[in-house]
Amino acid sequence: MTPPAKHYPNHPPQPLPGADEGAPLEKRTLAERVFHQLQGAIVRGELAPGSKITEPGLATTYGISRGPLREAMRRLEAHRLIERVPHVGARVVKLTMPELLELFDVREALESMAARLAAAYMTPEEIAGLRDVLAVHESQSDLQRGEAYYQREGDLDFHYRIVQGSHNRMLVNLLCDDLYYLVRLYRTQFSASGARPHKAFVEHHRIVDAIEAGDAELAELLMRRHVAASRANVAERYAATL
Amino acid sequence: MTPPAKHYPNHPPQPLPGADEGAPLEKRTLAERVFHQLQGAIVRGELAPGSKITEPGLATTYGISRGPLREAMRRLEAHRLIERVPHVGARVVKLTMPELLELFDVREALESMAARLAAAYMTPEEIAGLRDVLAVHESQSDLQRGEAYYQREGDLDFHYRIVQGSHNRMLVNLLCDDLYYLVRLYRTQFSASGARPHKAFVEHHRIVDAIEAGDAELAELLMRRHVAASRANVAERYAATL
DNA sequence: GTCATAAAGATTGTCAACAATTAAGCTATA
DNA sequence: TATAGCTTAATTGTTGACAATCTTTATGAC
Repeated sequence: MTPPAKHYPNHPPQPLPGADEGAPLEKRTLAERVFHQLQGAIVRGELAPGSKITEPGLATTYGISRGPLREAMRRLEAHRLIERVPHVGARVVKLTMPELLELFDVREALESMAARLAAAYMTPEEIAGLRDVLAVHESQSDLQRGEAYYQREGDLDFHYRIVQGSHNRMLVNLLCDDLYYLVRLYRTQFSASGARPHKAFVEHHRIVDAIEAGDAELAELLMRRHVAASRANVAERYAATL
Repeated sequence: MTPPAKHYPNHPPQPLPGADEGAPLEKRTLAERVFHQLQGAIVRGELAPGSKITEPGLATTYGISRGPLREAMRRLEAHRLIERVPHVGARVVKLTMPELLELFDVREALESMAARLAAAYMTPEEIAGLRDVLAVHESQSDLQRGEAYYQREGDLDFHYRIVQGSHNRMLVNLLCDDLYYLVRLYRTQFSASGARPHKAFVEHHRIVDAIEAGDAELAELLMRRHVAASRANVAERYAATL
């Protein structure tokens, strides 16, 4: 029997690790490291969306050769963080609003399934971790630091844990390794504040309640509505700008 | 106004092109071509599942250098058709039954969403194409060539077109570029015959009916049940072997 | 002044050689 | 005989150079 997992209700902002992070970071290959560096730079907005990235430029800035860099770029392309055109070059992906709404539809489909599976398979330790995330979220919401780092990453951490609670590796890979990076990219590109914070907060609690009760159907329905409401909020604010 | 699309009710078995096939195949880069060749070889089972693939070996067999080959392998890894371990090597992916069932859960989530969107956005031309696919399917089912090529690819072609009918590029990319290759891989690895052909056939028709009627909720529900039934069928036959 | 053409520059695609790491085989010893 | 350690071989990771392609700029004709 494994010892109970430790929870850190006030843990520092750790960068939401992907599913493939277990190596000591020194043993990893150059292509791996520069891939993660570029991934972070794109998600954080340090590389402007739509800007052209050139192989010799990146190679010199990161101090490596073009070989590993090209492999890192291939991976970034597969994760849809850059777009490449043969013989022309690569650009940092620039999400349009229709594409963002498409992303929400995919999230609605996948995350509602994740919530359903989480209600069935999540362990008590994992559920306790979920409650901890909500507790952190709540304390910061009380302090009215809502627009800051925690609000955004805290929300994503919540969804992240539910997906992992589904115990479906394919689902985890799709959402955590691909789509969530696009979500974070969107949040920087559109400089989206954590909108509708209170409503979302309540919805989070109800979803955890359903999961804890093992009510798969309800968890699925609530998550579906939660993501759909988030999408509607974005679409509405977008329509207001026209 | 574009001319109406031509339909070929008895078109030859074309290899279900992915979303990124528009180049004249001679202009594409070496990495692109060998990627598609390897993809096809893996899906068709010509490369045994679990077998180790070595860079010098593939480089000589395809007559190219290791540079483009490594990029092609990176793409295959991103599409989850091979699994790589740093400094060790790459193996053709070998789906286990639990992983296959996970794949069905993801398909259920994504394809039910696709059917919902297809009911809303599919054009009359696309719906006509869907009916053509069913007609081909029916004629071959009559001839009792069910277990053969058409049965398998015909079924996938049906799902393929509905996904495209969703007009959601992210959904199309996820399903057509990633998951459907895994589905085809499963069919060769488990040598799965097109099981429960008649039931699935009826379900296909009802799904198209719902789409044509613009009934998004019904289309979603029917597709969800359709994929779930397919999953249950696989799980049942698997349980029978224990 | 505008458009077409051509040359120059830069970038991407490809290749072959070198370095680093791992896996296998062999020898020696308990 | 079995195991530990070393040696050797093969494979992967990385690098720099060369070739093909695209973009840009300059030039000239209309």
